[in-house]
Amino acid sequence: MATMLEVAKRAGVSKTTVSRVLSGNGYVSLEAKERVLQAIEESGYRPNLLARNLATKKTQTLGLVVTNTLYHGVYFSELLSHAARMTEDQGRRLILADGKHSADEEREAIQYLLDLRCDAIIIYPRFLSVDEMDEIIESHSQPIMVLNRRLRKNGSHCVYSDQQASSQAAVTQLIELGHRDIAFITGSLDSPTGAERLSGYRDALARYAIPLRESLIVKGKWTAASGAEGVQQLLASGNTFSALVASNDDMAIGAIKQLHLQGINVPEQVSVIGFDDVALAPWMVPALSSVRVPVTEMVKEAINRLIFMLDGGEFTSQSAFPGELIRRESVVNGPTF
Amino acid sequence: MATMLEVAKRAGVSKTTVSRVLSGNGYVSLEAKERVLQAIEESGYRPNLLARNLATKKTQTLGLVVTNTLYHGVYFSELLSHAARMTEDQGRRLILADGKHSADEEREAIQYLLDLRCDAIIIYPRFLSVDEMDEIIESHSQPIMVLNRRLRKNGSHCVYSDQQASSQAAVTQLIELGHRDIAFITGSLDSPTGAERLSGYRDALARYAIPLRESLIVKGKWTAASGAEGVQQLLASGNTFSALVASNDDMAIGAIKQLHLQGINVPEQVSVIGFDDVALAPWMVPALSSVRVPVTEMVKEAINRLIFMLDGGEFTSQSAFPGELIRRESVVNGPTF
DNA sequence: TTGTATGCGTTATCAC
DNA sequence: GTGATAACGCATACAA
Repeated sequence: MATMLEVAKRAGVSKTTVSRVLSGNGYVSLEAKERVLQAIEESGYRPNLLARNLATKKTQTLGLVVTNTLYHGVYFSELLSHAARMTEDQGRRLILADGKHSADEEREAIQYLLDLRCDAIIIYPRFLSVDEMDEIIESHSQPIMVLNRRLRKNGSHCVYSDQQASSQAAVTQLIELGHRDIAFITGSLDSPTGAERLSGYRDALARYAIPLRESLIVKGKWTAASGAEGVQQLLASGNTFSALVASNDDMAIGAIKQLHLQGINVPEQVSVIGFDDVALAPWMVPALSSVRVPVTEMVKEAINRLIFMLDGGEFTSQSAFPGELIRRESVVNGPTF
Repeated sequence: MATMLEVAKRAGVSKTTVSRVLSGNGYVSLEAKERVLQAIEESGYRPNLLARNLATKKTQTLGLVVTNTLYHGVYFSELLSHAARMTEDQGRRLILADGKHSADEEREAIQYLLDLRCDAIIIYPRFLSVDEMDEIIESHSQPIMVLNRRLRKNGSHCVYSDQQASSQAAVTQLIELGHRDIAFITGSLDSPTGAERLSGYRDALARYAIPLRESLIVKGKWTAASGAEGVQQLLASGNTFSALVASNDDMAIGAIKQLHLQGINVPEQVSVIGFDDVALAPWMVPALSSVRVPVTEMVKEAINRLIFMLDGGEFTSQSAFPGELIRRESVVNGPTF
C-alpha cells in the first residue's frame, strides 16, 4: 500500500507537507496542496491508522465488552446499535470485544481493548462482580464505564437500572389489583439481574405483609422452555395462583404457552408480567405486560460520561434509570377478598 | 504506561530480550527470563498492540461490517456470536464496524477496517450492489468475503444462501398440498433478499402454470406492523386465499395476528409460511412454518475461507447453502379441486 | 545466549 | 510556507 512518503515524492514535497494537508493543521500553499491531493488520488493512498494512533497516542475509539450469553437477549441489538451510532456521532468508532462466558474471559476482553489503546471502555458485565469492576477501574488510567451494575466505590463510573425497584413496583401493582397468590419464575440466580428481580418480588410481598410461599417460586434459566417447565412445576405441586411474574419475557412467553396447554387462560385466570419487552410480544402475546429497561438512555448517558471524562471532566454522582411497566391486557383484577 | 524499554532496564537486559520472552521466539537464558517476567509483573507492563501491529504488519484481526438495519433482524446476534467465537478459535479477534444506512456508509465502514489494517474483512452488505462489491474486492489486497450475496466475478469471495430457490421450494410445497390461491407479502424490494424471495414465489407459480395474480402480492417492510397491513390490504381488495407466504417471520406474525382479528383461523383456513425462523415463534405462533437460512454454517465457511486465503490459499468455487423449511402446524392441505 | 541497529508509517518539534 | 529529524513502542536481521 502507498505510504505518505510515496505521496510526498510523487507530489515533490516532504512528508510533513502531506501530513499538513491531511490534518488541516499548519500552513500550506494552495499549489502544493493541490499537487498533494492529486498525488493522493493517483496513488490510492490511505492513512495507516496504526501508525497515526501510535504517534498521537489517541485512537478515537471506544471499546465495548459484552458477553456471548447476552447475544440472545433482547437488548443486545438495541444496545449495540445505539452505542455504535452515538459513538460515531462523537466522531469516534466503537470496537467490540466478546466477554464470552467467564469472568476471566471478560477480563481478557477488557485487557485486549486496553492493549489496543481504546480511549475509553464500556462494559456490560455478566460475570465480573462489582468489587472486581471497582478494582479494574481503579487500576487503569483510561476511563471505564460499567452498565447495569451499581458500583460501590466508583459510583460515577456506572449507569444502571434498579432492577429490584422495578420488580417490586410490578409486583406491587398486582397486589393492589387484589392479587394475593402471585407466582414467580426466577432467572439464573448467579446473575445479579436475576437475583435482584427476585428480591423485588420478596420486597413487595413483605411490604404488604403477604406471607412468602417458597412453593410459588420456581427457578428458570431465562429461556422460553424453562418458563414452560416452571409452570409445570408450579402446577405439579398443586399450587394455585392468580398472577405470575416471570423474570424475563422469554420465560413469560413459555409460561403462557404452558398455561394454555393446561387449559388455563391468560389473562382471564392468570395475570402475567414479564421483563424486557421483546419487540414481537405485543403481536404474539398481547396478554403479556412487561417491565422495560431504558437501554437507549442508559447507553447515551454512559457514552456522554466517557466523552466528558476524556475531556478531563469529573462526575460525582451515579446514574440510575427506572424501569417502566408496559401494561397491556395481561394485568387484570385479581380475586376480591 | 510502562513500555518494553522500562521493563528491559528494570530487568537489566535489552529490549530484544524482553521481546523474546514475550514472543517465545529465540533463545533466552532461564535466569534472564525470570528477571524479565518479574520486571513485567512489577511494572504492570502491557504490550502496545498498535506498535506491535505496525512493526509486524499483521493485526490478527478480522473486520466485520454489518448494517444497522440488520440489528433488529433475527440473524444479527447469531451471526455476531458465531463470528466472534470462530474468529477467536483461530487466535484472532473480530472488529465490528457499522454499515449504517447507505452504500456510502457501508463503504466507509469497510475502508475504516482496512485503514485499521485488519488482516481480512467480512461484509454482510445491505446497500452495496454485487458489482460494487466485486470492484471493492478487486481493488484491495486484503482478502474480503461477502455474505448473503452471489457475486458475479469473485465467486470464491462469497458465501450465500439461494433465497430464490428456498422461496420457490416453500411455495412449491404449498402448491403440492393443493393450494392455488397463495398470497405473498414482500420485504423491502430494494434489498436483494426481498427481491429474490418474491422471484421464488413467481417461479413456483409459473412452474405449475398457476396464473399470477398481482392483487395477491402486497408490499411489506419487514416489520410485524407491515405484515398486518398487508393482510388488511389483501382482504380489503376482496381477495380470498388459502395460503400466505410472508417474506419474513416478523411480517408473518403480524399477518397472523391480523387474520385472527378478522376471524380467519390459522392454519385451518389459511396456511402461513415465513422466513428466518425467529427463536420465540414456536412458543408464540406454533401455526407458523418458516424457512431458515443456516447462518452459522455460512459464517463458518466464510471465516474458514478467509483464514485459508491469509495462508496463501486460493478457492475456485463459490459456496451456496440451501435454506431449510421448518415445517410446523401451519402448512395444511389446501382445498381440493 | 544476548545486544545493536534499523524499520514500521505517522505526528510533532524544531529550524529555515 | 516548508522540510529535516526525532519520537511513538515494538519486532527483527544481523552481529557478537
